Amino acid sequence: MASPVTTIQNVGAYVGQTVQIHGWLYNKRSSGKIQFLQVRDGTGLIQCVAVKSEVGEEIFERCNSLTQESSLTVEGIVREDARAQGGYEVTLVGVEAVGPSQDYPITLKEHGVDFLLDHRHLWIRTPRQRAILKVRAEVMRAVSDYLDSHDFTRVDPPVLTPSSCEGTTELFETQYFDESAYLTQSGQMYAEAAAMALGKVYSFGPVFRAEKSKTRRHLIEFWMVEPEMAFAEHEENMQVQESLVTHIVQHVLTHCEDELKALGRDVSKLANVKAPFPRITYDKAIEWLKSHGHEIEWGEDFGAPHESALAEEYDRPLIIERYPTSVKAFYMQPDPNRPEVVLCDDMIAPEGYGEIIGGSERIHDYKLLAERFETHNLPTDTYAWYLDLRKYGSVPHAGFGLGLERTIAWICGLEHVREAIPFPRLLYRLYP
RNA sequence: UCCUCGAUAGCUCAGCGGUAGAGCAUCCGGCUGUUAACCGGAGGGUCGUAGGUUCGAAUCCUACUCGGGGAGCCA
Repeated sequence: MASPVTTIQNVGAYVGQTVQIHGWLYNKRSSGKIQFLQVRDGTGLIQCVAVKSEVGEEIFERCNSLTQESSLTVEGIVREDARAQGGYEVTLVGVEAVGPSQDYPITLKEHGVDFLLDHRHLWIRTPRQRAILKVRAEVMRAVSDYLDSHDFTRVDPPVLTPSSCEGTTELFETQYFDESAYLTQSGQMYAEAAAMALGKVYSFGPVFRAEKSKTRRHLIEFWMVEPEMAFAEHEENMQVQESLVTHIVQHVLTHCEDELKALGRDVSKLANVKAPFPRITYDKAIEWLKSHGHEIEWGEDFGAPHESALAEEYDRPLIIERYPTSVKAFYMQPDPNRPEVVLCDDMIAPEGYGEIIGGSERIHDYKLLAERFETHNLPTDTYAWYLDLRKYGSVPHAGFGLGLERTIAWICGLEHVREAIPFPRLLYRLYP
């Protein structure tokens, strides 16, 4: 084989020429004297046609012996063909087996979730999972592109931390030589420190929640982008959120057309996603819920059904702002005119995907934050550094966290966030 | 933690008191344009585990194990 090597996505540049493609056998159909080999290489899927009378007995038999997911190099002439799904087909002239594949577990038929998750290392080879992982990569690129070009500096917080950042959720405990350490559940507090050093920053990495949550919106380990801005207040915070989410969705629409199509996503629903997003206050949300038959009183936090009901009223993400101080985190800045609410907001994705962003202006006054530490019974020794930020040149600042997998699940129209991450960590599932 | 549903061939499932079944996958045979190809044949089972009811249990009951979905909590 001396012909040039190409990938399936670039095969159109070689029409009429003989090329080599390295890949895996996705599927094979045979009809006695003609065989159709569907080859995938990570960039796409293409059908190679082997006709017995043309390739000869030996090569035809070699094709015949290839099994699902065996790796191979095919050589053939690229043709345009209206019958082919990608528009191109390869007339096979040669094939070399690279690695065999015996009794490949994942067939082209339907499988159950349990089985697929046990075989996640192989499941990701299927076209649908490939498309999702491609979208994931583009979402991450869009996040970086947007923030980097808006003067944010990426700063990576530690994964091992001395204790909880928010004090509420369950943490994974581990040994740190002679003391206990915990896997981070948020990089926010470190991002606040970094914002005082660099102005506008963001952290982007995995976070861990040891909650026994078993829903389609939950992962034990997930990725979060957490921008934090010095000298920014509540209004600007919400504007950055809208602008970032708009950029992510529009970027994916233009760069992942094929992938969204492969996923069967109704892109007309995504096309609407442009800032400004609808905004309502917590007060108004409560009013609306009560007038629509929900049993909820001012002062209670929303449950998932409440969020879904509210989000269903809009064709783009909904921002709900100014929640009661009592239901939100200790570090959130109270509304100066109404201390019973805080300057925070949640962004709820459409189509039932739930909360994708939670953000707030942070308390920047030393005395107020110190008071909150007391009322929330937080250990001032482990958080002395966090209070220090208010002691040395404190400024108003705000930030938010965007859940990557929920965002991907929404954009891709997935049933469950577990497909939005290569190897999901779920409740009681640590394999593979 | 609670509620709810489920576990039968490698996979997806049917069978719901009376001899363990189908499709796909695998193997063999047929087919020169297949699109989850199709057609014929073969092999393949401690019916999640442990008890109980019954002449008889995959089927009914109890407990346990594992898993799905949801609630709470969260992104």
